[in-house]
Amino acid sequence: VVTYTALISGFCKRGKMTQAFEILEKMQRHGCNPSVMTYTSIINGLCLVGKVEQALGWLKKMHDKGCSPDIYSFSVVMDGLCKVGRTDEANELLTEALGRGLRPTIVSYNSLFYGYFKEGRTKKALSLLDEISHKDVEPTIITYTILVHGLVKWRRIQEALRLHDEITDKGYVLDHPTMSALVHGLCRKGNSKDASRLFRKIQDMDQVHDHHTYYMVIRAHLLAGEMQEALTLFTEMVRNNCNPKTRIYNEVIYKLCVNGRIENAINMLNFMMENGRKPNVTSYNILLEQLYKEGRMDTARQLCAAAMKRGLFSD
RNA sequence: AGCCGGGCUUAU
Repeated sequence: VVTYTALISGFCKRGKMTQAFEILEKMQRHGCNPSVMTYTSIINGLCLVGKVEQALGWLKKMHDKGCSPDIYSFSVVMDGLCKVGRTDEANELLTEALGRGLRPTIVSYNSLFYGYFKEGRTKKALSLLDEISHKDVEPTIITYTILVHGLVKWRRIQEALRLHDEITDKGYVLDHPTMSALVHGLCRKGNSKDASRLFRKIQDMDQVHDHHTYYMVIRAHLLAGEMQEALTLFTEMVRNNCNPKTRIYNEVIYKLCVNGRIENAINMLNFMMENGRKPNVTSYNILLEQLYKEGRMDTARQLCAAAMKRGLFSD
């Protein structure tokens, strides 16, 4: 049963439901009864591919087959409902689970938070936060990320920042998703200065940013036309072994071209290759277009040849 | 063996 369930879970997580069901059938043919975990995996998979109705059906079905859903099973369906904007139903499901004597976990509440924020019901989310503070469940860093992200989504940046202070005061160590949710909020406000200040503040607390967070702040600088700041962060990112994706390189190269710094742009292309990142067709197109505009056909031809040597533009 | 969180809306 364990092996079958592991297999099924693997397929479900990748959304390969046909294959998951095949295994389920096979295990039953071999006289193995699916366990709670088996059913929960299936239900999870159905939610992931957007078939929440079927997930609800299976929740009933497992019960009918004498396999009582546990709090995980309920949480999975709740999460599925919350993700598609059916948070009220998720809440009812939680009530049902509690009525059956199951103990709620923070995960169930996390899904509700996610859902309320998604639907723009911030008040509801915040009152839920207040409600669980009287209960026997502790918020985790994931809870806080959902809250920060939700607040930021509805432009309640100040509250998000306040919450961030609260979290740090409580001694939680922010992880990458939390940091980037927060930084994202400031970037969205179009406030590259504040974003960059927060970015530095986090670094001063000896936290290391990952490439998501670098990317956001670099983008914010690029959009604001702050080329120098963008480049500084960019080199810092490379130095910190946060290998930027081709896309970020291309955005920087593009900006350099637009600013008439084509030499720097070409250097950036070389820099990119030195750092083990392969330019793609777009990288070359950006540069070629600019070279054409400037009428530098020779350089363009050389670049084109170099690209073809690397197997691009083969057609 | 099973549940929850972050960026990319116009880089060519």
